[in-house]
Amino acid sequence: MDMDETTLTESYKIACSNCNLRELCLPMGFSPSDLKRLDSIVKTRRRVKQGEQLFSDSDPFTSLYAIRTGFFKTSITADDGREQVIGFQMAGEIVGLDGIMNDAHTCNAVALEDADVCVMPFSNVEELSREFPVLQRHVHKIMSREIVRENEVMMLLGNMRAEERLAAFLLNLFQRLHARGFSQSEVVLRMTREEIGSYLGMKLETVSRTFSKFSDEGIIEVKQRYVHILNPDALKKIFNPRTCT
Amino acid sequence: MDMDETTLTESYKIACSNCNLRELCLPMGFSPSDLKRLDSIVKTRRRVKQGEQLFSDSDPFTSLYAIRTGFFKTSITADDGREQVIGFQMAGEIVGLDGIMNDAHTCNAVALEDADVCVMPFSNVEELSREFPVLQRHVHKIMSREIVRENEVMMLLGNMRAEERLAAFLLNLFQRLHARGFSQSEVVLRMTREEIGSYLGMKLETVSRTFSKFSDEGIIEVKQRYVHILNPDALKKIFNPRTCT
DNA sequence: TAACGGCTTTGATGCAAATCAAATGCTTAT
DNA sequence: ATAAGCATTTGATTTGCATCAAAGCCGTTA
Repeated sequence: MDMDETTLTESYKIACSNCNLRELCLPMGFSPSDLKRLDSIVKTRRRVKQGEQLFSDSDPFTSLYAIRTGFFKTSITADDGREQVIGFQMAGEIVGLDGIMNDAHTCNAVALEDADVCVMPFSNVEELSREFPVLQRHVHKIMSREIVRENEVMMLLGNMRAEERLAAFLLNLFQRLHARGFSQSEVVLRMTREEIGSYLGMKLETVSRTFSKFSDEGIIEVKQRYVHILNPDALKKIFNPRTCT
Repeated sequence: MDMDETTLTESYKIACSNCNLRELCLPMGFSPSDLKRLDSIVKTRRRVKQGEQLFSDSDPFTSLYAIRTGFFKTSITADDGREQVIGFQMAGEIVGLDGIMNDAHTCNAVALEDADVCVMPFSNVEELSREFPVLQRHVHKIMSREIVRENEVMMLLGNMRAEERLAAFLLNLFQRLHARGFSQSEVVLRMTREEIGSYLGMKLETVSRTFSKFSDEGIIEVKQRYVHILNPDALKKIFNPRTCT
């Protein structure tokens, strides 16, 4: 545990009851008194600096983590060293679900920018789930959503060409950023070309070339990590020609 | 609902308490009286003939299904009609988890051979989960296992070559069959080359060629759907050269 | 038993993305 | 400010798999 204990002062302790990410991270419709009770789901907060691991493969599993601020990648590593990025996570999203199965994590979570997470001991989650059916349902939905997301990634990796993959990636990223109040057309990416490529099953050169191609076609403006979507409809058309005119 | 109600006689009603798949499908360590109570998790059984759908994309979600006998594929279909097989499921495995998120299924489940499933209304699952922490934990583990499985498929699709994918597929299939008491070296496949290819992100011709290559090398014997593993270590070596001698 | 349709195998060719290679841009540390 | 060290871009070439094509196999049905 390399976290700085001095950051965990009483004032730093969190309260779900007045967290502005509540609607992303918790079920709605709790009474104020139930919300107070629900605060106990989070034990502490933990800061993770850019480049540091929140957890890694084979770490014992104790807690789920709700991201308050920051940006993570999760990845698995084959025995021969090949890395597969399995997701990018941002504020309001939950990481650590992979660990439940064997009481040990099966992937690595690395902060791509300084981050701040709520540590939710899984025993607390389960205990409160038994008490509050609406929380129970919420936890189930979060896990189901992750399964459905991965199904969609399998479609990308199994069936789509490089341009379709990158278009889908950008649309998904911007949709999630926009839901969090960020611009729906501009971003400075937190991940490298290589990490995007790993997630999308292509090499970093192909990612770069595809960015350049979109740029040449006037669909996006790119300069290193900065990306500006000029023509979202064109991206949608590349991703899915059928549902567009 | 196209099931044959006449098959749902009282004698046909199921009892988890004496199901021989119990250890695959339910948590262990229940007292006999609790097991009786647990029987209520299953409402009915349902037969699904080869080629029929257990559920399909956008069907309302009500239940999880525990496979008693038979073999399923699950798949999603893109708007342009491309199919992606996302899994093959056999006795003792649970399908339908994708539906929890939106109260609607997001994939299709088709029987590849005549099948018989236990219908578990999800409200029953949640209710009993609140009552029995060990069942709650089991449900969480099942969902987590599915997430971890899909992570591994992402590694296959994103990083591996055709031979590695097929080797991994065969090793996984035989390991699961063996755990169910079938031969660990011989099988008659229930799925087509095209379905294997869809799952593994390759074309049916490539699947066929790779089977032939393994056969030429003496690693397996193949004749249409029949597959006999002659040299499992060679397969392991192809899948993961590092952990083998 | 013959013929039809779906699945599988195998061969020839083409192409999208990987690989190899080099230059440029940006960030950090001295 | 300058150098060092990554990340990114772009070009040239290779390659693994897809595509196109045709023949063989097997179960089904009339």
